[in-house]
Amino acid sequence: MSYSSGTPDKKADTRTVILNTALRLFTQNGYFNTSVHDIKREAHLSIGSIYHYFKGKDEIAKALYHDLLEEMEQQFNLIASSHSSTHDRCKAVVSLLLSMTDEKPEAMAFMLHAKHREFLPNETPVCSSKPFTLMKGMVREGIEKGEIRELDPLVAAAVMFGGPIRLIHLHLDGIFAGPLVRQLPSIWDCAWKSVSA
Amino acid sequence: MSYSSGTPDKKADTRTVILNTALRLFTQNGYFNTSVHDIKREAHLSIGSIYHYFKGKDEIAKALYHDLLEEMEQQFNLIASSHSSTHDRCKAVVSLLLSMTDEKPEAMAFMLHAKHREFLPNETPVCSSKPFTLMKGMVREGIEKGEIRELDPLVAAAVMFGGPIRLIHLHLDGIFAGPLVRQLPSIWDCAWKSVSA
DNA sequence: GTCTATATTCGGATAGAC
DNA sequence: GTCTATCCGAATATAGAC
Repeated sequence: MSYSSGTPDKKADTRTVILNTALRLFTQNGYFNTSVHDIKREAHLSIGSIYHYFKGKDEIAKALYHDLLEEMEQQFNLIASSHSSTHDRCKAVVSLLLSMTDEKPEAMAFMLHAKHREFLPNETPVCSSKPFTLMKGMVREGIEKGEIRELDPLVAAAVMFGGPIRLIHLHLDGIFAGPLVRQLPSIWDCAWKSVSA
Repeated sequence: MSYSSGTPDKKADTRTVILNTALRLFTQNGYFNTSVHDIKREAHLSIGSIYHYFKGKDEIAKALYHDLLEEMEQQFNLIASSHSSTHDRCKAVVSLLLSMTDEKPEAMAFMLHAKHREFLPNETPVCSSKPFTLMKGMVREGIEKGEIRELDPLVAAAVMFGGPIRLIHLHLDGIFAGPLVRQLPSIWDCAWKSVSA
């Protein structure tokens, strides 16, 4: 858990506690069904303390959103630099998405459920965010290199990552059980078959 | 437009006006950013009139949800009865999803964005609803018949419909332009390749 | 069945002591 | 930097005339 921006978390500092609590409540009950009073209660803090760290409820959501996206972007860059073929890169991305869902389901739910437009109207939606742009870029490059069939890059990205993302949604909604990483072989097989040249 | 439950819509009755207006505002600004006063204003009605037809804001959302799901279920049943092979059925479903998005984007957005859990906590989520169950059933049958590879039915359904659904999301978020039906050939080709035996 | 006016609750945000 | 008490606006919902 690394929400602390400047200070090293010797122990869990207040800011981090607030963010973790908010993340849990936001994904559990939704942003609008979560009041600052709820966060206060669950985090064992006072209202004043929360407003000392954040200007308002939306600032908490914004901070969460940015922190999580940035963390994801770093992982994506790592993947891009440690694999050469489009096949390997995209497979690593799918693997990352599945394992992140297993390890930090709330974080994934928060980013994916894409309700952001509803309560963060001024933020760029997930689909236009850095990680997603990187995914699209990988696919485009794969088309140029001939690894992937000639398709609209967006369409190709949608079909390749759409399956895994759909499974993640099903898992987060409680429909599909079990650790998702176990499904990597079969689902990646399907995903790659759908677009490979 | 067929939201009227009992009465034939000689002209647009008040109930229908309310539902149409609410649907537009809910998808445009979100459920929680839409007040009953907003609906009142946009529908050129009075608060009292709205509360005469619905017990509260959540009842409006619930009515919308049920009406839209039922409409979709009927279409799905029609498809199931007019096609025999799994291939044709599933392709027809994808085609339907794409054309529905083109024709009634707000309706699709309302159902898909799956924020329902946030404001309709007691309703079954889309993924467990009738239409989705039917989709899953089609896939399972396809596996038994040998048209589709041996896979977990849920996984197979996720990869086959995940691509199209992802593209729909991208379209509704303004990332992917143009009529979606035009993409049917290419996206269905991909989808079927991913799971066909 | 449609309207206006009003009641009531709730939640975001602030003030200011410690 | 943490707390309590409080304010204020907004939004749901109701009452009751027409």
